[in-house]
Amino acid sequence: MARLIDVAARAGVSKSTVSNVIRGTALVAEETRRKVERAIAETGYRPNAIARSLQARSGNALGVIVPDLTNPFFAQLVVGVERAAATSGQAVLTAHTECTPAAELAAAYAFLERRVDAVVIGGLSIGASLPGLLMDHGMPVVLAGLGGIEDPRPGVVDHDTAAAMEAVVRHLYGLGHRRLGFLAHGLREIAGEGRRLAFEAALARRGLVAVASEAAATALVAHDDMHAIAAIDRLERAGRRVPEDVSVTGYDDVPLAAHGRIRLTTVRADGVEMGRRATEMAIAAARHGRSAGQRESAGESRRIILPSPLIVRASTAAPRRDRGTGA
Amino acid sequence: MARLIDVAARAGVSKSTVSNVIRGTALVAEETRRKVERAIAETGYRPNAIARSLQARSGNALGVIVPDLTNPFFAQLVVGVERAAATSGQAVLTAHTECTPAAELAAAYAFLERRVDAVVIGGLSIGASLPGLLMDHGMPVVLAGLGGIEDPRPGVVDHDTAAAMEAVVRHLYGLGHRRLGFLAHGLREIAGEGRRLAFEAALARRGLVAVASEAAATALVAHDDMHAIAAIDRLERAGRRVPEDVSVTGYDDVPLAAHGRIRLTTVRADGVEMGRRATEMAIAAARHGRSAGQRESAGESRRIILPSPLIVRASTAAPRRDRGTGA
DNA sequence: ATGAAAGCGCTAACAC
DNA sequence: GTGTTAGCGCTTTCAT
Repeated sequence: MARLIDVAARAGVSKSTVSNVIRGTALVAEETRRKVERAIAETGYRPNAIARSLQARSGNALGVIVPDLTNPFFAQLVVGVERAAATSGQAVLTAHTECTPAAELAAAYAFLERRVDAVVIGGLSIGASLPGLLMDHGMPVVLAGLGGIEDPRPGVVDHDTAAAMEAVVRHLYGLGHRRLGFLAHGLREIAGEGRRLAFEAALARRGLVAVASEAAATALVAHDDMHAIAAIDRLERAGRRVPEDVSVTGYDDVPLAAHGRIRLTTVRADGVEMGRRATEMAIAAARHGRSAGQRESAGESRRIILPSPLIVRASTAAPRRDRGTGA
Repeated sequence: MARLIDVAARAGVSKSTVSNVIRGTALVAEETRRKVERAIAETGYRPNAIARSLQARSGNALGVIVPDLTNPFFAQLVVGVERAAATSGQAVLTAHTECTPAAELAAAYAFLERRVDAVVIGGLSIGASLPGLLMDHGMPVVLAGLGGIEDPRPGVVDHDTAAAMEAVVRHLYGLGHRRLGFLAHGLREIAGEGRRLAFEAALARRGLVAVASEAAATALVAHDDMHAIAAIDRLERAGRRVPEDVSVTGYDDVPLAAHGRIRLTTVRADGVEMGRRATEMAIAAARHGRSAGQRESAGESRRIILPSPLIVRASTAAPRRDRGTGA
C-alpha cells in the first residue's frame, strides 16, 4: 500500500506538505493542495494508523471485556461501547472470556500490548485479578454492571443491585412466596454473585433463607434473563408450569423478555446506555491519563448509578395454596 | 510504560539481547537470560505491539463486519471469529454497521488504515461497495453467510441457500400451504435478499407466487429466527395463533428457537462454525498475501458450503381448512 | 553470545 | 508555504 512518501513523490512535494493537507493543519497553497489530493486519489493512499499510533503513543482504541457475547445483554453493552467509541474515532477490541481466568489474563495482556487507551469491563470471574493488573500498569478501567468491587480506583457504571433485588423479593413475598431460590450463573460471574448476596440480604430482612433445591422452591430468582428463560423451559419440560407452579424472575430485560410467549418479570437494565456511559467515562479518563475512578476537579463523577426498575409481567404469580404458603 | 531499552539498561545488556530473550529466537547465555527476565519482571515490561506491527507491516488483527451484534446469530459468528483469531494471536476489530452504507464505509477505512490482515464480512447492505473497496486495496476478504456475490475474488463460507429454501417451501407445501409470504429484513440486508429470491424460486417451481400481504398468508417464511420470533409475537397479539392460524419458519436456529415456548421450525446455521471457518480462510489468505478467493495451489478451497438442515418443530402445521387450501 | 545501526511510516519541531 | 530532521519502540541484518 502506498506510503506518505510515495504520495509526496508523485505530487512533487515533501512528506510534511502531504501530511499537512491530510490533517488539515497548517496552511497549504491551493494549487499544492490540489496536486496532493490528486496524488492521494491516484494512489488510493490511506494513512497508516499504526505509524500514527506509534508516534502518538496511543493505540487509539478501547478494549471491552465481556463474558459472553451471545448473551443479548452483553451484546447490547458492546453496541453501546462501539457507538460511543466511533464518535471519537476509537476502534474497539472485544474479548469475550467466558469468565475463565486464562482468557481474562490473555485479554489483559493483549490490551496492554496493543496500548489501548482504556478498558471497559462488562463481566469478570469471581476474584479476578484483571482490573488490578490493568490499573497497576496505569491503564484506565471502568467497570460496567459488575456490582460492588472493593478497589476505589476503577470507574463504575452500575445499578443499585441491593435495591433491585429488594424490589424483586418484595414483589414475590407480597405475592405470598416464602420458599425462594436463586438460580446461579454457570459462569461463576461476579455480577451474579453480587445479585445473589443482595437477594439473600433481602430474604434475611424477612427472616427467610434461600432454599437450595430448585424442586422445593415456589419462586426462582435468576441471575439474568437468559438463565430465567432457560429455567422456564427446563421447568416446563419437567412438568411444572410457570407461573402456576413456580414463579420465575430475571434480570436485564432483554428484548425477548417482553415476548408474548415469555412475559418475564424482570429488572430492567439498559445495556446500550450502560456501554455508552462506561465508554464516555473511559475516554475521559484516558484523556486525563489516569484511573477512571479518580474524580476530575471539574466534577465528573466516578460512579454512575443507572435506574433498574422492576418490570412485572406474567412469569410471577401467587403460589399454589397447597405448597406455597407454608414457612 | 517501560520500553525495551529501559529493560536493557536495567539488565545491563543491549536492546537486541532483550529482544532475543523475549522472542526466544537466537541463543542467549543462561545467566544473561536470567538477568533480563528479572529486569522484565521488575519493570512490568510488556512489548509494544504497535511498534512491532509497524516493523512487521501488519496490524496482526482481523476485522469483522456484522449488521447487528444483538442478533444471536451474528454474536455467534463473532465468537467463532474470536476463537479462531485468538488461536493465532490475532486481535479482532468488530464493526457493526446496521447495514448503513455510511457505517460500512467507515469500517472499511478504519480496517484499511489499521492495516488489519484480512476482513470477515457477516452481513452487508444490498449493493454494498465494501468488498470491492477492500479488495482493490489488496485486502483479503471472506464473506460468511451472505449468499451469492458475483465477484469471484472473495473467499466464501456459506450455505446452499437455494436448497435450504427449497426444503422450507417443500415442508410448507407438503403441509398444504398455498399462500406463503416472506418476512423481509428491516435492515435491507444482502443475505435476506438472497433468501427471498431462493424462496420465490422454490414457489415458482410449484406454480406459486409469494403473497404480499401478511394478513393473506397461511404461512410466513422469515428471513431469520429473530424476525420469525418477533412475528410470532406480533401475530399472536393480533389474535392469530401460531401454528393453528399461521405457520412461521425462521433461519439460523438460534438457541432460543428450541425453547419449549417457541419451538420454531427453522433452518440450522452454525454461526460459531461459520465464523471459525471464515477466519481460518481469512488468515490463510492473509498469510499468502492475496485475495481469499484465489485458490492456493496446495488445494485450499475458496468456497466452503456448510450444511443447512431443516429443523421441523411446532411453529408449522397444516393450514385451517377454511382458508389454507384454496389456490 | 552480544552489540551497533538502520529502518518500519508517520508527526512535530524548526529552519528556510 | 514548504522542506529537513529527529524521533516513536521495536526487529533485523551484520559486526564483533
